[in-house]
Amino acid sequence: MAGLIDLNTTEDDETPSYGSYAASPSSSSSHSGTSTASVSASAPVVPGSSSNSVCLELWHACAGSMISLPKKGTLVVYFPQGHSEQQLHDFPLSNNNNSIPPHVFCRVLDVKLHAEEGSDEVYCQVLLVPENEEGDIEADGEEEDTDAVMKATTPHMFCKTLTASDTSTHGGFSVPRRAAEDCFPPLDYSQQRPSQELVAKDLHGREWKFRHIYRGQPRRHLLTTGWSAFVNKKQLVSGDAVLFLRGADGELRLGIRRAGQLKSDGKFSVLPHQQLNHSTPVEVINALSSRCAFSVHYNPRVSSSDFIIPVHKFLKSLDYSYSVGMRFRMRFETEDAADRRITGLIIGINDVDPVRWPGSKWRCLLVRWDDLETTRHNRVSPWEIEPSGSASTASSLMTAGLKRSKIGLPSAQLEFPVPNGISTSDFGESLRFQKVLQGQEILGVNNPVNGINAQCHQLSELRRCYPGTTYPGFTTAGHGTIPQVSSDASCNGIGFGESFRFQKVLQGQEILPSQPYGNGRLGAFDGYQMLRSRNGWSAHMNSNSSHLHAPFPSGQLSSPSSVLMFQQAFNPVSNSDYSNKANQVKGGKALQRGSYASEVDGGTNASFPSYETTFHGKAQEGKNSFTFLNLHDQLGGSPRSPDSRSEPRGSQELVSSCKSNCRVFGFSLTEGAPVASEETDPSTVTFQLNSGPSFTRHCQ
Amino acid sequence: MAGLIDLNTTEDDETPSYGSYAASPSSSSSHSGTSTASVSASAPVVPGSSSNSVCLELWHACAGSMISLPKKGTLVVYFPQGHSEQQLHDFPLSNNNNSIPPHVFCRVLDVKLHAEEGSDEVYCQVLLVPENEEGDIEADGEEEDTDAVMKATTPHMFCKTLTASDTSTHGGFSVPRRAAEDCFPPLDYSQQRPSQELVAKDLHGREWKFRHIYRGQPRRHLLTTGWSAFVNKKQLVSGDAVLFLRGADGELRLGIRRAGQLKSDGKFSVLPHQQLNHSTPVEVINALSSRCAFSVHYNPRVSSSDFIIPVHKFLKSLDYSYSVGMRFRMRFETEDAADRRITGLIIGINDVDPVRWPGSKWRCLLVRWDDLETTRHNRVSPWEIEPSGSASTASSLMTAGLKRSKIGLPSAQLEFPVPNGISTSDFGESLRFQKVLQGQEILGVNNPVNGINAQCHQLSELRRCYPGTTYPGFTTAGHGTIPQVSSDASCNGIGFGESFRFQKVLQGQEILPSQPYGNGRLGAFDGYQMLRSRNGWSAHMNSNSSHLHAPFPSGQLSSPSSVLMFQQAFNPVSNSDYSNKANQVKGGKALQRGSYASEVDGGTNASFPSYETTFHGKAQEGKNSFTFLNLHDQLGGSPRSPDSRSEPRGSQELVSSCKSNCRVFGFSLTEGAPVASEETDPSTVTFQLNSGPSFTRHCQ
DNA sequence: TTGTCGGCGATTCGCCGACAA
DNA sequence: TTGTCGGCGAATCGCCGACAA
Repeated sequence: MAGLIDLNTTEDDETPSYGSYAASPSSSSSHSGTSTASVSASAPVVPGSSSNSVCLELWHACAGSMISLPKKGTLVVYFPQGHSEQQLHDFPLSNNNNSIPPHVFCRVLDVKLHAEEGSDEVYCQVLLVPENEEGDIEADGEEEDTDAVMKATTPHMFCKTLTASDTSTHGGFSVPRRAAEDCFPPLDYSQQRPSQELVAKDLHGREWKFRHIYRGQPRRHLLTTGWSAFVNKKQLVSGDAVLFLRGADGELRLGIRRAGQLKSDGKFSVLPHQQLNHSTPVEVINALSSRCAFSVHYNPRVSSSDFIIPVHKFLKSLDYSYSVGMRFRMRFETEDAADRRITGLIIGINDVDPVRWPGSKWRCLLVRWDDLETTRHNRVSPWEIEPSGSASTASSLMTAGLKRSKIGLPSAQLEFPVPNGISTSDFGESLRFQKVLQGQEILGVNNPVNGINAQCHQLSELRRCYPGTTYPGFTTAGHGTIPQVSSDASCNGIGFGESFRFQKVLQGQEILPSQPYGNGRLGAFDGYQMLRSRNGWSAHMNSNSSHLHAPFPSGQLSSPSSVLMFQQAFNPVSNSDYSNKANQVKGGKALQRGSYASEVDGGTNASFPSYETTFHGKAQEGKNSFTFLNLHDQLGGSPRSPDSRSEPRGSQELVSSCKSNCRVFGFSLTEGAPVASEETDPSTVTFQLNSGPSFTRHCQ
Repeated sequence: MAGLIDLNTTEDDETPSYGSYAASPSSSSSHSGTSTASVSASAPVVPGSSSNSVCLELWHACAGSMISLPKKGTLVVYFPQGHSEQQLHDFPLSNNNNSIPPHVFCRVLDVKLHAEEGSDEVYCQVLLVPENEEGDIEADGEEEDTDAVMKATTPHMFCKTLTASDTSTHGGFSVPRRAAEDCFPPLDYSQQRPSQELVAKDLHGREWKFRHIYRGQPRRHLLTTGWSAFVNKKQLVSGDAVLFLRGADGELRLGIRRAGQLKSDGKFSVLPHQQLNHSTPVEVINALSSRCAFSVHYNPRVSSSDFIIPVHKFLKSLDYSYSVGMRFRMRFETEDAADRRITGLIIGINDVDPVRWPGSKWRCLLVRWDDLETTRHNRVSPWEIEPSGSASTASSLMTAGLKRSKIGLPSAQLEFPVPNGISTSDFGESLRFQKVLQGQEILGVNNPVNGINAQCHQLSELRRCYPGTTYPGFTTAGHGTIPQVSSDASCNGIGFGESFRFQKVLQGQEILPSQPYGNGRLGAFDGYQMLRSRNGWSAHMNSNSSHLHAPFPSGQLSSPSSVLMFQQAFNPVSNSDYSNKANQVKGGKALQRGSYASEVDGGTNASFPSYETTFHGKAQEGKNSFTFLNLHDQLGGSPRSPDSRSEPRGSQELVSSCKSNCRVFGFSLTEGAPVASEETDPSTVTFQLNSGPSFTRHCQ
């Protein structure tokens, strides 16, 4: 073995073999719960259409851990303002008169994954239609469970930021040892200078050949011949990252993450690819005003902020009260594609563009970052952040209590105080919801699971009484940056401090007593929100900072690194595991089979106390909302939960053995798991919802 | 001058200077007729939007002479079938039930010019909305007069197909002498090896520096240092073409035309850029069925056939009768971007896809090319070709006569015999047209010019009597390839042979006596069609084949060449003309100013007899149809006619001096002029329209 | 463990006329 | 007029350990 193949003919291996990839087989077999979450990958691959079929795992790997794909058929919130920001040109001002609202509820008709031909830049094409019809709201905006996708289909991958040496013509590519052992076929180490030829396919299916050699003193893995051709063709520079991925079929794949295209790059990064052929502003506006479908090109690595978010995330952000002076944290992706936390202070709440987009919540929070050297945008959107006390669990718990109490609160139509009547249109749709309520299907019809309706009934009762708690107010208080202290006072009178959000609620009730079903479309999510708001989730998330130190080394969170590794949880890292691939795959599948519920039951309580500690907050949520989960056929399973439970030690070992330079991939199991589930990870909710049983134990 | 600058630091001249170009100032000052045709270039450049502003002239130069841009606000015919062909994936079959017609009349809301980031490939984004409203049909689908654009703004340019030597790393770029003298600043030839630094901007505004040297024995112009960096970065290979262009401001611009992306490349060329981010099929279908706007990305050099054509071209093709056995010619662009003619025989008329697109005229003509080695698609659409007898003027004249007689023919609803009732929907809109007719604005309201209504009145009378001659039948006779001889017989009875189109007409009349305004939307173009059909245009065009041999060497049409040159008509080629740029610009502007009529009158008759011989058909057209031209505000001026008339000798000299390797740019004045006006050139119709009176002379 | 460097062949780059075509 | 080639310096490529970090 280890045949040394002359690779000097690197110039003609460029033969484009536009193969059309079907999604890798294992990706379609999500876990076997009641829902088949699976995959947003482009619809069945049309024969002859090679452009629509990029390797699913590779796409996600390149997109990064921050990406949250909307799922076909779900409801999302679209922000034309954010869209125009990504496109770097504003929507025509004249169209402001058409009263394009700053956010639009849209149904996702289609999602396609793509990669740019020239740059290998990943992006996706989302076909949206403004939601104008009644019904079907129960299928709320779950996002793609990228975690599940990666878990199910991507046994071994690594990502390395290219060093100067890597990109220089002076030498080859230095492969991190663990990465090579994990992803590449094993070498014959008995030889003095073992080497082999590697073939890897990029996002377009083109093959690249490299000479992989193990040499030097001390020994190290290198890619030599063929590497510089790759660097040249892809025009890679130091700081870009490459990404190797060994699929379940053993095929090597090769992706790129270019530097300077990260969201975290801050305010004014010039977008390297401005020819993404987005929909034109005119087109979008036309579609919005006429409620037609339109497609949006979304580059997860370029866009500095999502302008398509799942509706629940949006509603959740509305649900929370943001006020000046509030501290928060935010997840972001570092240059080396690792997840980090950044903290800051809200110093103002106002419109980015009061003329064009009055009342928009897009980046309405003016913030100051704690790290003054941060180059991030000083404006964020509420759903991007996560409020945090000064790491005090107490205050967070208070929040939780607050939210729970909300359920008993009479609520009604809540109008966001925007000057241009944007919300009125939403309000005008209230009759629709009335119909839905009459049908009563929302809570019951899609629920195939037994024995969980006790609480559910209770909740639906509540909802029937106070169904209008949607579109909740926001503490913008005009467009100024007024601290909300005084407003809070009025809330305190009924026991809910922290903002005047509930003041708004009360006002709403006063204003619209005769319209209890007002603003129905959003109201459909109400119970869901309430459930979530009962769980004390944010409290636990906030206290995660302490949990993170055990059992997983939190040092992983901040250590500088240019190498990321991903490995299926079941498999301890070893060089030999390349050869028994079959077992691994089997194991991975087993993970996904069987009753999800039983896995939860079996795994949760006993064996891993430390884990339990970390996640009990989430577990609580899950129980209550479990029914809700099953309302939605499309939620899909998140195998992470059982995953991370199954082999925490293995992960630890992996992490610790890598020290500062080797780390589990962003959305993987060590710091990735608790971290990813905090805010933007699509699987968060799923996970929450599934861990039901622990609720009783913790929240009695 | 001629400073020799060391360019060895070619690596860092890559600093992207995303400058935003406003359209070059001269481009906005079309000719000063009643209409301001001007420019389809993207709307006023939005500050901060660099992606939407490519250099207009450069874009057109790269797009080639075949491109015909729809103009903003005009009416076009969109073929979803052709669109899906370009996209290489079919529209979902299920949507066939939604009865998406095979062609859709659309209004062009916006046209934007783009260039792909990685490849510099030009494309445009066209925003279409299905035409659903009445009125405004008089602004018929004029296309952008690329000729005018080029003339007005692009004094000097050349295009050279790269040789092996040009792209090899062994050497630099050999600049054709005339090209260098014409486009580059003059060198100091007193020096032994004169050289200078050239700076040229590409489509993205990025600058490229080259060392331009004049050396060797015999002397020649070369680009050395900097050239290979350009070749590398742009990934140019032998066969690709580069294009230098010296704008009115003296700035050098640099474009690319990659090989293998030409329409003429034939049937199954794999599209090199499949990531054009077109609208998704779903999106288009959605838009079509709901009559919403949608945007289409159209790559003029990739698409093997236009799927957006001006409505008049479509109607004209309907106007003509195609039958099996008919000979035709077709314009196309050779690899070196020169215009050519290819001839063939219609061997069948049927549906490409009877299931999905029954009754579609898209590529409905099955053809056999005379050149058996031709790799072209063996199917063409009627509007792509131009019928031709076996070079016999007689048969062409017959055709002309036929058309004229049509005017006196009672005409009515014409149904294309499609099985799925597509046309029926068109038919259902007849009431709309009724309104239009009542208004009578169609022919009169936009007519600011006096003294031309004699014929017009006559025609509108006719139209009032027989307004339904639209949507004319096609000689498909089902989906077979049945020769139409027998059908013709019935027509011959009233003096019009060649097809059973008029049989259909008669049938229509019988069927719909009580609905004289049937199928109104198309009927609005009726008078227009009839006018055009009077002009005997095709006769002239057909006889052009003989004209082409004098006074211009027809060898230019077929000689292999890799160099194309463009020069403003007024300027004789000389090295010195670089320095008196000011004069040229002035001259160019003068061309566009003043009364169009006077120019026509003044220039046509006397001074250039040989020219006159060649162009008398056009000249006559121009003169007579002036009024009609002005009927339409948006027709825009086509300065070519006066242009070419102004300095024919200069052009000749240019051509002859260049011999086989140097040629005027496709849409320029020598062979480009008569050639371009034959079928696909947007300005063609302008001329046609204008040629009414010549009928009297030629068709009596 | 891995980023960078010096060393050093070997290769390629790229500028130049000499030829034809 | 210009595409290709041989000639040829010079520059770079690219493989290798030697070092640290």
